[in-house]
Amino acid sequence: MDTTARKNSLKRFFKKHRRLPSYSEMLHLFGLSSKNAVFKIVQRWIAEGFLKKEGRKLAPTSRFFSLPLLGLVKAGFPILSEEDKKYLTLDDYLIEDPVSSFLLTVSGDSLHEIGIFEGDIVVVERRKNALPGDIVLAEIDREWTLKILRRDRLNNRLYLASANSKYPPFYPQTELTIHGIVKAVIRKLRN
Amino acid sequence: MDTTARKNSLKRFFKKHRRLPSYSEMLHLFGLSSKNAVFKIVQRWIAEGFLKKEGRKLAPTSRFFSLPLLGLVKAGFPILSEEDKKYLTLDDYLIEDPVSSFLLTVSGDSLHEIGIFEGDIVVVERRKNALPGDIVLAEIDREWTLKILRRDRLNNRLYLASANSKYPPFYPQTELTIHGIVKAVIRKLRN
DNA sequence: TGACAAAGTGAACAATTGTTTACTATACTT
DNA sequence: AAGTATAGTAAACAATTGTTCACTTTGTCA
Repeated sequence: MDTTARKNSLKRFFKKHRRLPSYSEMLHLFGLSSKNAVFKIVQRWIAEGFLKKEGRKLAPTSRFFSLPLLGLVKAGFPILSEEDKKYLTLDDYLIEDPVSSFLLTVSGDSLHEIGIFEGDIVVVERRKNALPGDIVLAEIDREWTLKILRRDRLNNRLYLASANSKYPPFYPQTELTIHGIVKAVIRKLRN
Repeated sequence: MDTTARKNSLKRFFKKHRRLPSYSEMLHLFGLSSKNAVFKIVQRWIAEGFLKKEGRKLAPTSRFFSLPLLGLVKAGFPILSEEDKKYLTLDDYLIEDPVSSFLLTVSGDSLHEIGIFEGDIVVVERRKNALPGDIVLAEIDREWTLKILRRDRLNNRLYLASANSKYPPFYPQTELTIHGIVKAVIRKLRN
């Protein structure tokens, strides 16, 4: 069992148990018989940034979870040079503040032209303010909706716009309240 | 500090350190002065499925990480009744097999009409076969590209199609190799 | 007001943790 | 073949862990 295989078995352990194994557990996981062997392996992984330690507490780094992020090069397989390789942890990338975030299933085709389709999932962050151009979860005249926030250049009023030419803009009759802004769009294509 | 506040501080701790705090750490985290108080709180959380325990090892459950998944109801704030509430863990939802998956930044507008834009990130799973209709990472006549796989009804041959009327379909001159299929599309809208 | 459950305190305990030290086996290099 | 890193074994250790027991405080409701 080489280093890569051990790293993968660690990842699978974390995926299954949602925690890192203790040194004694790694012993069996890696097929070793001395805790000190594990100790040395872990130290190497800490040095290369695969794991980290606070005091004597072991934890994964962001690289532990991350997937390689590649760019598409027409000439060949899209792998960047090792030094330029970037890694991305989806959860970190998408969810900044898990406490104030929630997900929303998109219904309707009013945002179709900006690539938000029925059935997509959007990550919404709860907040009261937004900037023109943001896609917002808003309450307009007591009706909840997902639209683009815009500011009318003439009278400086805020209104809601669709991204589908068959829907008109919505100017609030009485009130317009922002409840959250869309931070990300997610679409799953195949199981 | 009530239960919800404590749960949130636990989530923030995990978000920051990528591990659960020990009981002694929770002591300070929750503003308590007896480990036994923490012990009882944790036991309650285990009972309700927020945390779990294997032996004496504490770990978060999937609910710990998950965000509430809501549907948009025009009449009011889009929260489903407690029993119907669904939770989704993004990482679990998007990445089935972390070992064979990677991310790709989309370049070009050839998939624009199916809502995949330049700069979007797609989750690609390495594999050699795909079905017509799948969005594939393919090598066509030694050129790498991201397109829709289709089968010509007349001659039964596979070819690649764009989702943008200004691009023609691509019929392979010599060879067409599938290297992976797109499982999900991700777009980040605002920092 | 009194009763009773829920929430927290404080101290003690065995088990397990990560770490250290000393030694052995395996693999590489020149 | 000799020399030298690298990888693994074995045993011992203090520190910290999760747990238990007995007790006190706080809040709730009849």
